[in-house]
Amino acid sequence: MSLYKIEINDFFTSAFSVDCVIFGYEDGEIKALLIQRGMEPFKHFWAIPGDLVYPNEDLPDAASRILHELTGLSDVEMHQSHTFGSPERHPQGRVITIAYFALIRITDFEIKASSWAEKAQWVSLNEIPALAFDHSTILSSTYELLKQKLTYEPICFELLPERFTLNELQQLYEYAFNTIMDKANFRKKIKPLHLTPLNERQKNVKHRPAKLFKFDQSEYLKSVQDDNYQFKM
Amino acid sequence: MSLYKIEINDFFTSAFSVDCVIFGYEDGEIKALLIQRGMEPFKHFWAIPGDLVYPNEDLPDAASRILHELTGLSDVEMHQSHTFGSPERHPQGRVITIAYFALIRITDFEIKASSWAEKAQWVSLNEIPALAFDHSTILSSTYELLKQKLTYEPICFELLPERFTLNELQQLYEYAFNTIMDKANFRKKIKPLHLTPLNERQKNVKHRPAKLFKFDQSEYLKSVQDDNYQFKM
DNA sequence: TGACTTATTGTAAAAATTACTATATTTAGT
DNA sequence: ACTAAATATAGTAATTTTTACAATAAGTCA
Repeated sequence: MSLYKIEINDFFTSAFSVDCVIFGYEDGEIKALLIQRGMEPFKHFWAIPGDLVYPNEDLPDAASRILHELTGLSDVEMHQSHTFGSPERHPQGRVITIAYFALIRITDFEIKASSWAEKAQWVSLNEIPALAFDHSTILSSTYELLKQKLTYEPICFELLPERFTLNELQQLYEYAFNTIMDKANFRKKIKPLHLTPLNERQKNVKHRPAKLFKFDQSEYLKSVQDDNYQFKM
Repeated sequence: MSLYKIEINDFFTSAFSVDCVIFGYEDGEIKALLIQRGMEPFKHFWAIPGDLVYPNEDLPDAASRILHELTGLSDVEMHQSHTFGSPERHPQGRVITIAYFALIRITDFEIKASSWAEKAQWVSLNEIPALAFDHSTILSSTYELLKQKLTYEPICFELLPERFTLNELQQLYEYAFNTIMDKANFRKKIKPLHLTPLNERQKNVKHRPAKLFKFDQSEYLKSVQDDNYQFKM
């Protein structure tokens, strides 16, 4: 490539990838789904599941395909996070990557490493090792985005089991925002969500079992439309 | 490219661009800075200023360079918006684009179309014509992002003149959120921002001129740190 | 049964929001 | 210089929301 005249074809020498930051919640901790790379570069490093996008593939399709190939997950609705494009971020050439993220219920899915992923595993956010490429940055900035969204969208329910106790819900927020909330006041705060109480209780606890609730998405969307309700944690 | 074996080099056939969505505020309306394209494709169409990124150029650098080349603007701090990557979005090949956005004071800058931009002009969001590529989508989703940010970050001051009246501030919010607010209550709401009152007043108005204020960013950041203050409109 | 633990409800004080009123200040016109 | 008009600015009281804390209920386990 000449310094003085850059041809149009000189631009078409880049690749791009998607990286799928999948969050789950287990044992009172938020975890990310990581894979261990089975090929160079960064062979044997832990990484966010991601790969190059086919030249004719749409980005959301690529995200679904790649997540499935590497971890076995399918039918996961992903949303866009940020894009990372430093020229030095990939040793093999110019590769910019678009991060996607999703929240899933860990127990609803079976993880199975395949393709070039040696392992696939949930890792607590407190125990993230050194990651390949700039994946540490991608993970942490996507987690910040998640925390931001938690404050104005009721997406926490995508992490919790379908039936949950109010305490479990509260603990999730306490973990994410690193605070302690008053139990009674927390319940008042989530009143407008109209969580559906079930005729079921917690099992195998050595104290009074709490009632189980579930979140009704359509009910929520209706109150957003009808009452102009705006969720705010 | 074979269907059965895709070589690594087959991936390095894409290009990417940045598009710079620049918002300003004038005559009580939010406007976007648009250019008229002087070359194919979409010649003579209006578009968000943007272009291809050099193979070794970092994304923020590219955004600054391209914005300057097309509109003459420099020293504009831009933030990332979303990335758009549909395979059909660019007629000349696979080009994904990373949208950036910035808020600026219209009067602080001089717009000058150059390079392949035939014109560069502020256009009210109410009067946006059909745009090149998928730029209509990029503009509207970036505006949604802006409105979201306006609710939890005091960035409105980047749009207003350095010295502004409280009414001007209120009108900006009323425009963005499409609501009407009570004047007295609005002032209470912004009390925690500790806007600095100046010994100056509005000029050339045919009624009692309002006092001018300015926003002290460092003061704000201090109260975020010290008092754990969280701005919320 | 009773001790224990946690769930759930309640209450009252404090703080923030809302709707509205009153007053002050400046311009423009007589 | 005075007055009317317009708007800035401050204040007030009712309402709602938030907060801190207390009381009660309902299970488990020995």
